[in-house]
Amino acid sequence: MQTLAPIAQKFILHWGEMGTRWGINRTVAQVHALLFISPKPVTAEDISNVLSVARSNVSNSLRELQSWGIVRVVHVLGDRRDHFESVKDVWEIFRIVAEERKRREIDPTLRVLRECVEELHRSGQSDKYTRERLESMLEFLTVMSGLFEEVVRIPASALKGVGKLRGKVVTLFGATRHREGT
Amino acid sequence: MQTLAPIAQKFILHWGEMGTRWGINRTVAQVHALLFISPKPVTAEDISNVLSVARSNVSNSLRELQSWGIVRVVHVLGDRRDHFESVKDVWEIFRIVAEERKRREIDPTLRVLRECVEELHRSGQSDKYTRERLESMLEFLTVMSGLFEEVVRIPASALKGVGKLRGKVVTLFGATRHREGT
DNA sequence: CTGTAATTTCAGTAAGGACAGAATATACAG
DNA sequence: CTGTATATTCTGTCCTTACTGAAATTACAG
Repeated sequence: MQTLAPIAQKFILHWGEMGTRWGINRTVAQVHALLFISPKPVTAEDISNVLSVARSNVSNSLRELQSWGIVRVVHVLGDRRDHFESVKDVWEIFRIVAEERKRREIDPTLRVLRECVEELHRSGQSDKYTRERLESMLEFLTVMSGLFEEVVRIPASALKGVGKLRGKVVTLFGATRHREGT
Repeated sequence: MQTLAPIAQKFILHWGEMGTRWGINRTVAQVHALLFISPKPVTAEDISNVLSVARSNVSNSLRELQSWGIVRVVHVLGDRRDHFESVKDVWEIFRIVAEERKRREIDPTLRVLRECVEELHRSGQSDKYTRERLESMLEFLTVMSGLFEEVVRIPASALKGVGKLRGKVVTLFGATRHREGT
């Protein structure tokens, strides 16, 4: 693998762009894209060549991806070099990334909100309105967070049936709405 | 409003930090946080003073928030200045932001993936493995995207009952898994 | 029309992150 | 122990984005 099929290139470049919009480093995302579509584990040097980025940059990107657990090192018989491969299951990738993002982006907010609400309770009613706002935000995030926890526990294998769920969500909430009133 | 209660400050600063992790400009997020907890609509100048950022910066941040539809201009009788207020309903805010992000971050990827898969089909079997990978990613994103569309259509009022859903998700998928096998 | 308040646009600057290449470290064959 | 292949860390540079303050624009009162 020294050159890249045009389609592969298109996908990798796009994935990199999307990465930046998600707050993920472009190169990191490109490396992931490359590994994701590679049938065989790839060496860091190959990645460096194919993507035309510095070897050191690849090294750091791989470390990042490994720390997330969506890329693994594997060894090939008779080759001293590290080879890398991506988790291939899309649901698994989604699950890992989503959990990591929740841990970094939602959980700290929940903590801070709890602290704020707590302190506002103690300090009396001087900020009634603010407290109400923070409480509603806290409640919302708590519920969503719990829901999310349940969803990511769904095993990848069960996801094959997820298409069948379409329509059910609305039905479920339709019923709820009926009970609760508009 | 010239000074900020300590708790309000804490919330605003934290919201700003979280914003940066979400690819949202820190100041934009802070302005939103301030408006969110303000009982009354606030002028741009007040925002500038309270947050200690340049007036022009506030102007741009407000424009961004307005373009998303989570902040509105309102006018106060006998005051020429624009006043700004945030949408207060947390589900509504979430819905708006999530839809906007999907539009910018998921939909383009779906387009590109479709194009890639399409072209790989035309160009024969030379890249069978890559095609499989891209197809599985496309299928996954399509399903999730559809599911998401349904969820965001749930009216805010119906959300009051969302807590009751906890546990149902797993049940639903448990049944699916049972049919599909682990 | 004129003057003033309010807002937006513009241009330069500062700060942060991404990146390349060099330097260093590690592992292993002989 | 030495030399070579491989991988990581470090340092400086470039580029992007955020931000400020000034200039320009708009809206309106008198």
